[in-house]
Amino acid sequence: MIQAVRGMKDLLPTEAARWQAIEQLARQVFQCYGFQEIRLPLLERTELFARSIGESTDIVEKEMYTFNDRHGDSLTLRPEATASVVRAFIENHLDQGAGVKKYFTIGPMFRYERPQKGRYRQFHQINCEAFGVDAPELDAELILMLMDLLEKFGLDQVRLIINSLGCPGCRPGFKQDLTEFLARQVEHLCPDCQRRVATNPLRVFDCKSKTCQEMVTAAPTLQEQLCPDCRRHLDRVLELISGFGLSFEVNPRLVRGLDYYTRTAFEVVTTQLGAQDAIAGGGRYNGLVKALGGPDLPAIGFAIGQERLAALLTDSRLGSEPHPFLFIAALGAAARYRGFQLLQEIRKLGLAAEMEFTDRSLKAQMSIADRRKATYVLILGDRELATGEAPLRHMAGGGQETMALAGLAPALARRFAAEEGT
RNA sequence: GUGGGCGUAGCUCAGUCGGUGGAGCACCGGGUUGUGGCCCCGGAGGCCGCGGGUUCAAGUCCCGUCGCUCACCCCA
Repeated sequence: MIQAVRGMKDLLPTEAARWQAIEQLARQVFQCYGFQEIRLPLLERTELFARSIGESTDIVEKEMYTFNDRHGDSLTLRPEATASVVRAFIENHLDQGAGVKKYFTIGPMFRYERPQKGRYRQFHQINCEAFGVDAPELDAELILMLMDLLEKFGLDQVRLIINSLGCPGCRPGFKQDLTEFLARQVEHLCPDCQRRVATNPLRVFDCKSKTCQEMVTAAPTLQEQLCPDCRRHLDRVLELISGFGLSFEVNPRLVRGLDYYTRTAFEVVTTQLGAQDAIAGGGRYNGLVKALGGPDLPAIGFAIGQERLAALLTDSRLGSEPHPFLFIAALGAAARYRGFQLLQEIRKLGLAAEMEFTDRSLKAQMSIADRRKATYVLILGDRELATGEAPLRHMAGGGQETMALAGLAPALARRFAAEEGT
């Protein structure tokens, strides 16, 4: 048996319906905040990710699906969306025109990681990115929009965590101080953190080892060393999102794994997902557009993990499965042919209709109609073909009436409009 | 990449001391010459993940391997 590739999931009808509902609500909310949808390629030149995410990050070093195409160009299945959005922004000259530019995109990402709960090799993100404005109001707006959306999904057991990662003016100095602090007592760090001192010292703040945790309590924090501009920016963001009944916490230990982030970083976590607890994360990346060859424009964005979000909504009624308005139970070849014609007439009027094409007893066909949750069943046999009238059974009520076959489709359409239509 | 748990019917899972593999749900048919749900009767469905070993005999014990899963790591 050929199985799906490791870490890649089939979305079956029940779950696909929930995903559609998620996307529909997200689109609706994003529209209110002025975000427009864009759709981007899944494949990009490898260089794009190496330059944006960072050469020495785990994502680029060991998690990307990278291969050479038939011309020998190195291509990569995107491990995240921001780099592609920025590339498209620059390439299509979307910076032209006045004001902030806001985009969202929804789709699959690929990372070669060991699968576990809430982590897959093909996973899906709902991404929002905004370009051109450095004002803290934009940071606040984005965070408020994210929380607005999560609230509309009915999520309450979530925590919003905010931090500032500084800027090229203040972060390098801090990073230097921290590295020196850690290097002085490197032998007390766990093996992972000994490696992190060289690769990503900020990550030590995130370590789960008790001894590492104790050590970093004495370490310098970025909060203390933010430059005045970064300090003001963070304070203003916090001030702006306060007063909307939103609870949040500032956590100096929140760090991001991607190199391009500057200043505001935030994450939304839950206790209900196991180890992979972040359902959304994002932040500012003021230097990225320029670093990728575009104009020197500030930007900010976030991503929602769609699998993780969907996992939190399994109990909700989001995404009801469709059911036919009419099921045609036909007995015999002649009736099946007539039923087939009726089926098509009804569908062309926009109603959902189904019938069974195999020779099964009326009882069996009724049973199928019941399981499909059909509203009505039309029973069609030789008798009905002769008289031109057929019984129409209302499944929920159990009542039955006689309908003329001539003009049946429009009659049903009128009834649908009255009973279930808009 | 490292570690733990688990692989038995479509699904969820029993299977004792090694002795001819089961249940519930789902599916098919019947109980109604042409009427669903509830109920009753019957039926179909298994390389017990795969390979090797021990044994008179292996779903069961041992080794290997593959898969799934959870955690580390990383992150959405």
